Order: sequence, then C-alpha cells, then structure tokens
Amino acid sequence: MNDAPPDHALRGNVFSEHCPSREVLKHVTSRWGVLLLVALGDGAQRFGELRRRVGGISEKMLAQTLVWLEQDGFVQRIVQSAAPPRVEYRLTPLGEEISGKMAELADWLENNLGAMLAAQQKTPGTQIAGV
Amino acid sequence: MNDAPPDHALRGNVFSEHCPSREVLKHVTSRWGVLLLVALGDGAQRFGELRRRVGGISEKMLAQTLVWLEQDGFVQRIVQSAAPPRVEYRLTPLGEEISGKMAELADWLENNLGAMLAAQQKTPGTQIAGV
DNA sequence: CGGTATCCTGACCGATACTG
DNA sequence: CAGTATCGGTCAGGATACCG
Repeated sequence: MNDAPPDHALRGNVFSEHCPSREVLKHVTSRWGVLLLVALGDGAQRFGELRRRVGGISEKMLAQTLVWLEQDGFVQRIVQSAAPPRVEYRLTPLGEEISGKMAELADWLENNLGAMLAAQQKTPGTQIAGV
Repeated sequence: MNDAPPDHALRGNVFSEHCPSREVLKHVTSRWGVLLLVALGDGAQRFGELRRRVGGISEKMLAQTLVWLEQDGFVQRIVQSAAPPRVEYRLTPLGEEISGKMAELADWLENNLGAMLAAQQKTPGTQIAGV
C-alpha cells in the first residue's frame, strides 16, 4: 500500500481549542503516555515487562494508555501466541519519532533535575497561598 | 553561596515511582503546561496575551500553571508597574531549553497530524505475528 | 488589567476481583 | 500472562464572583 499519506495536506494548531491535535497531545503527554513511549524506545516489550519497568503504573492504566497510543498510530500490538498469552507492543515508525522526542525530554529532565529542585527551594518572589 | 553545583551531582530517573522528576514532568506535560511553554518561547508575554493565545485556558488554570512553572524554575514573573498592573512572564534560561523541546514536539505533532488521524480511522490493527 | 477564593463536576486513576 | 469489569477516591480543571 501507499503508506505515505500527505502529511502536508493538513496542519494542526495546538493553540486552537478544537484542533484534533489537542487529543493526541493529551495522549502522548498523559501521565503514563510519555513514560511508555520512552520505555518502548528500547524495543518491543511485553505487557508484564512494561508493567514492571514503569514504576507505579496500574494494569488498568497500562492497558488504557496502550490503547490510546495504538489508536493514534504510535504503537502496534502483536499477538505472538495464544497458548500462554504472549503479546508484544512495539513502536510504529511514527511512534519511533515521537518516542525519540519524549526520550530527549525525559533525559534532559533527569540531567537537570538538580537545577529544578534548587529553584523549588528558593523563596518564591510571588507565592500564591493554598496551592 | 556558591555551594550549588547540583546539575551533575544528582540524576533523576523518571521510571522510578518516587523520583522528584515525576513532579516536574507532571507540570511540564500538564494540559496547559506544554502549551504555555511553547507560547512563551516567542518571548515575554503578559497574562492577558497568554490567555488569548492559548485557546480554551481559564484564568484559574493559567495562573495555576504559571505558578508551577515558576516554582520549577522555568518561568520568571516580572512586575513592571503597579498603577495599571503590568506583569510579564518570561522564560528563564532553564525554561528556554525545555520550551525548545516542547516546541519541537508541538511542531512535529502539527505536521504529522494527518498520519495520526488516518491511523485513528483504521480498524484496530492487532496483528497476529507471522514473524 | 491581573489576579484570588470558593464551589463543583467529571475524568483520571488506583485497588480489587474476575476471565481466557 | 494478559487482560477486562466494577467501584470509588482524588484532583485537575471550569464557572463564577470578588479584589488591588
């Protein structure tokens, strides 16, 4: 098939309230979406592997988030057998791209965590009470 | 005073459930956090400007998200006057970096939106691996 | 203009139990 | 192992009203 759709035919605008890109943005930046995309960047992995790797995720949210990412075209679900259920999740080419970006973000965050924690401890010039 | 070389002294791990990086990640990937960081990438802007630019944001969440970003050290709040209140928000050097990454993400998303919408309309493609 | 405080809803999300 | 179903809590987030 001609799997090169006209990406240029349509351009989103995340600043526009009703742009469909908002929905995708919501999925990839969701609490677990970003972590799953980064984790899958290392290659196809099984349900249980992902569950163990992403600290704190519940089965429900793992399944839910994988569905989102699959529907958006970032992840492909591959059933390898059925006797003992064996399912793998792997990034699509589209998913590889966004995974790379999220990995960059995560990596930068991990490296600069010190600076942020330092910032958090400084006396806020304008503090809002009760936040 | 100069007892702060924290950047390399501490490295986070987003996969770890209780790592403080999770909190920062939550802020920057929050519904409005990513959009505000991208918007502020164009330069310092006022409250009302941001409100108008980011479609759908409420005053409460604008203020709230700005507080988060300020506390994490990404945004600086600058009061220029008090007669007619004039407040500007601008990225710190730290904020510039992460803003750039989020802008890349948003840009990629906008450009590839067509591919994602196409994926969403296809029948869920669970594959039986003949690999 | 640039916020702040309060109330309220809905969704995200976790815990648990159950299925194939 | 890989989920699905259900219940319920917490909290992001919206609406409104008010202040400097």
